[in-house]
Amino acid sequence: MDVSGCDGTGSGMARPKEEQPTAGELEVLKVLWDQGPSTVRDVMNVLNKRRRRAYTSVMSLMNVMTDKGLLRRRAEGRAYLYEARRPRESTLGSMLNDLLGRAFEGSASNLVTHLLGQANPSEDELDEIRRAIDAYQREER
Amino acid sequence: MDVSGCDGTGSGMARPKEEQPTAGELEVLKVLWDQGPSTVRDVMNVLNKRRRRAYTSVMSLMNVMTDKGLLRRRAEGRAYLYEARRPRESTLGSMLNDLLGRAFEGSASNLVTHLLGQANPSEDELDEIRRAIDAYQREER
DNA sequence: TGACATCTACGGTTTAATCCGTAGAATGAG
DNA sequence: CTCATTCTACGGATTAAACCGTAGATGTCA
Repeated sequence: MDVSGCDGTGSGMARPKEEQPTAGELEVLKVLWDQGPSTVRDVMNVLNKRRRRAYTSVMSLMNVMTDKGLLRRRAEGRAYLYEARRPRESTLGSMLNDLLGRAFEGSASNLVTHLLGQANPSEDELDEIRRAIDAYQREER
Repeated sequence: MDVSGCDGTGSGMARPKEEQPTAGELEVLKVLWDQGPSTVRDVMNVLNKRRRRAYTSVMSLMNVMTDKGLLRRRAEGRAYLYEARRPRESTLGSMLNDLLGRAFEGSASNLVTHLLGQANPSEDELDEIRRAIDAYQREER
């Protein structure tokens, strides 16, 4: 019998797989959301404006993301075209929701309080935030 | 002809050190914020209500956090008492600010929009959020 | 004193994340 | 055809994160 004890108490647990995209992965996603389906080189060219990376580094990252289900790819001529599997809104929402649960006990107002205290928004930004809340309320009514 | 751009860094870059506390580290911090200065065993007892960990796992985590400057410790009898170096507000604010910059291009209203769309707050929660904004504005005036 | 409990220090294992080089296939110019 | 370019595939190196066991010191109590 295969009793390899793969459940919780088993030995050798290690770094848990990250549910949310990492900082590097988010950079790639942002490029794909902005530019649409792109090759590795397309993405690399955009990323390299901020920080130099080798072509294979970007490819490796994007292949891992494909394995994880963050990206999808299809052959296009000689190269692959990659695109994000989930849209921007859904991904950012999920990341934010994760932080909401982990750090703010699910309290949105608590989160907003910390946001204001940290980001020090201008009067205009404050109004914009209020408009966002009003717009949401109108839609949800 | 690749000039092998040795741009100063030279040796193999790898996983960048995480600026913000990890999920596990945040769990420890929350215990210390709630309970005040605590021993490893105190923290372990609280954490183990959620998920079983060995004593040495928790100790290891807390020692790494001490090295990173997240915790401070002092001898108390036979054991050490650990406490968080930075208060809860500052830490949570920094985590949120990090996400604000990385994912929302620094736009607080954009962040709030995603928060609402994801957390689906009740009317009461919405009011609470508005009160948080008003309170902030009064303070900052 | 001796049995037992508890804490620290030290080191080891595993996995994810990040970075890159090299080889080989395919393409296109001269 | 030959050469340079440009992909992919494959594998390796390094580090942080998470997890745990064992040894040794030290304190508690019958």
